[in-house]
Amino acid sequence: MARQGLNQRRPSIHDVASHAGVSAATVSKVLRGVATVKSANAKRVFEAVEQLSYRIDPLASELRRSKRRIIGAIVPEFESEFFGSIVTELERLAEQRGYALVAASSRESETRETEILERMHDWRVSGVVLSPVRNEHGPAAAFMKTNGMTGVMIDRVIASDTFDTVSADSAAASAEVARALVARGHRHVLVIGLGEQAATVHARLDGFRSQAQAIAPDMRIDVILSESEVAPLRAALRSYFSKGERPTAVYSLFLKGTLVALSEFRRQAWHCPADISLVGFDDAEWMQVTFPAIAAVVQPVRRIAMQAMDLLFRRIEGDDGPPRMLLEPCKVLMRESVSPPGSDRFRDQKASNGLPPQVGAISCPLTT
Amino acid sequence: MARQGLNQRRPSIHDVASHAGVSAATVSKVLRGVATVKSANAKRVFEAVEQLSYRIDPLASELRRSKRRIIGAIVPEFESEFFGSIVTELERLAEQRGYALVAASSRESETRETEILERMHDWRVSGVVLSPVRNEHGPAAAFMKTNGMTGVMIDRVIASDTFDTVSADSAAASAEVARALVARGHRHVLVIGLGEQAATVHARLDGFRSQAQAIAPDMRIDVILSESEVAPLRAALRSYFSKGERPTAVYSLFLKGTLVALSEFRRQAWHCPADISLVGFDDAEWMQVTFPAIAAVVQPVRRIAMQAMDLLFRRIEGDDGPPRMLLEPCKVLMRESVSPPGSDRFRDQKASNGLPPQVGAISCPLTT
DNA sequence: CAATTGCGAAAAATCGATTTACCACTGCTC
DNA sequence: GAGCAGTGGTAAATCGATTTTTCGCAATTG
Repeated sequence: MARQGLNQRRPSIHDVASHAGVSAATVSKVLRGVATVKSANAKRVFEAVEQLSYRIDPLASELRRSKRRIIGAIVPEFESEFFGSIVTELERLAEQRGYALVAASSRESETRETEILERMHDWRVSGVVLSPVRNEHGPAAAFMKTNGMTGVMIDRVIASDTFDTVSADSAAASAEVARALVARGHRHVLVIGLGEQAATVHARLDGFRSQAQAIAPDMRIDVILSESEVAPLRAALRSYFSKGERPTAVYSLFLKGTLVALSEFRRQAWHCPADISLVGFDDAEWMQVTFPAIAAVVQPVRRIAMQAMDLLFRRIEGDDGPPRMLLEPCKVLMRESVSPPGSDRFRDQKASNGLPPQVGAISCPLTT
Repeated sequence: MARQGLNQRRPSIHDVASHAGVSAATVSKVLRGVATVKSANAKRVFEAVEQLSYRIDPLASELRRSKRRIIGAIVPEFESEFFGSIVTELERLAEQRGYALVAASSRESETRETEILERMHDWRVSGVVLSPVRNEHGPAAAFMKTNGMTGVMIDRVIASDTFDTVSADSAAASAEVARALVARGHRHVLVIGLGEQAATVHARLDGFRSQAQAIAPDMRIDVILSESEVAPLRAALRSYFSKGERPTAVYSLFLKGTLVALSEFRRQAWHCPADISLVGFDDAEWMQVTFPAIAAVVQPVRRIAMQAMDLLFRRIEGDDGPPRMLLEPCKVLMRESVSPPGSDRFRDQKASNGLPPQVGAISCPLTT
């Protein structure tokens, strides 16, 4: 049992050494499992460690060995289920290998991203899992390259010529969304996204567009992209709708866009999916308990984390092959928020039953 | 600019010293702003620092000073909006004071909680913000006390005789929920919660119960608590409903409970709020965009984080007054999911035309 | 003018580990 | 019995900073 209690100083390796009647060097050897120690001495060292409840000071240890058993993780935000899960998984995987994970949020800022990276470089982390704000060509990647850091990039990336990348196969998933919508008869779809998330937005948009045009050349695809803020996107969406545009489905390329779409539907007093269908990239727990349950592309969070850690540790252990690019398959869950267009069997009723019309709904006639 | 590029070793303080023609001690003094250095020398030191793009090695520095400019944060999970925001805020506040935040997730396990604390103790963090899995009397708190760590506990805590505590004023908020439900005529309410989160569950339950009984003695309050898992709660809820119990409102004491309640409503094909009202402790972004928008107790996340950091830094700076207990007021947002019982003016329509329930809900002003 | 004071900077000790260099001892061979 | 190899272990160097001690030199003081 520890009996240090209130006396302030923690025991050092020298305390253990004198307590066991050996030198500090011997203690060090015992603790790191070097064989050339008489078992009698080893036993006494262990006893001393036990008695003093000694623990190696990682600071001193790692200063000397000049590499730390620490993995850094940088994500754009902590608030979302997606990145929350990513960090949880990365932490689990790192600890499984005897490393600690230090996570930081770049708060969607490339400047902060680099600052955090500098700090981690100072800390001499063994490796970094970076989920860049924008894409794999930002200043953060440049910094990592310049300073010879080992790292893996995930999520908002396609392929880098310097670092391994792991992300969801957005293009394939978007193609599947396209097929699902086309199959249900949709021929006018609005796609909304955030330009900032350059890498994935393009993949998702292109994947959707090319597939849609391949199987339904008459498909009309409108696109609203906002640079980095959600507010302008909301405004653009509102003005788009108020111009009388009436797509039969909306495909949101990111989670917050799905929320924006839903709230704009509310404002217009449109009902989903009767009046308009909705699919979102990124799933969330609540999406399956609401009316309607929201169709979503589910990213393979655990697989992304696992692959990223695998690649990272391969690099840490010295692999210097060419950078790899991994695309992990998504699942597309077509829930109630998607139905064939014009299947709004409730529309007439609604028009006739005297429900209070919403402000936004007036400018956009529901019956044509 | 840095021209180190590919040569591996980072410059040390001695490199800077020799480059500037002074001793390492002098460099150290200059860098930490000690005045007793001739300005000419100081200038040359700065130049050398610039040229070599030198950065202090925090490992070495902090080893010597034996305290680190690091704050540890331990939360039960990363996946939720609440703890995600907490961590984000704590990180911001810590960095604002020149400290780094190291966050870890206990994954709802008290064992892990203690392991993480041990690690942070090894790291000699300056302080810890702990959001305990259960309450302020767990092993983690004991460990912190035994080892003389400075810390503050938040969220699932009431009051400790050792550490400062900060949490939302759950009791007051629950009382407000009670008033709101009673005012709308509810006299049979089901409360669901997680026993594990002992501290807050009791506060929330008692706050609700005592207020309800004070203003509506005829109120019937059923309670379903599950120890630590959500699955048993769902099962208990299902069997409760299938026994024919039919409360007019459900008050969920935690976020996941709100999801469970919603999905059980679905299963029963009940419509909210026409058939049953719902209020949940903890707000989430999606709750205002769904039909119906879900009434929720909004925790003052930023205030909690702010107060916690304030208290923590006061302790770090040496304050050793008696532990303080802070309760921060919540906001209660009564959204569409709450209405008077039996006010299902749309049920008939629904029965006759199969209209989805959300139609009935359009009555509240939109929040954006 | 000797003694004291003070300034600025260098030298050396320190933090707590790891690692290298070296030493004492045993056992074996020739 | 000298020479050599192999064990097991210790003293000392090292990591890269900070902090204490010491020192040289100039200015002030009695």
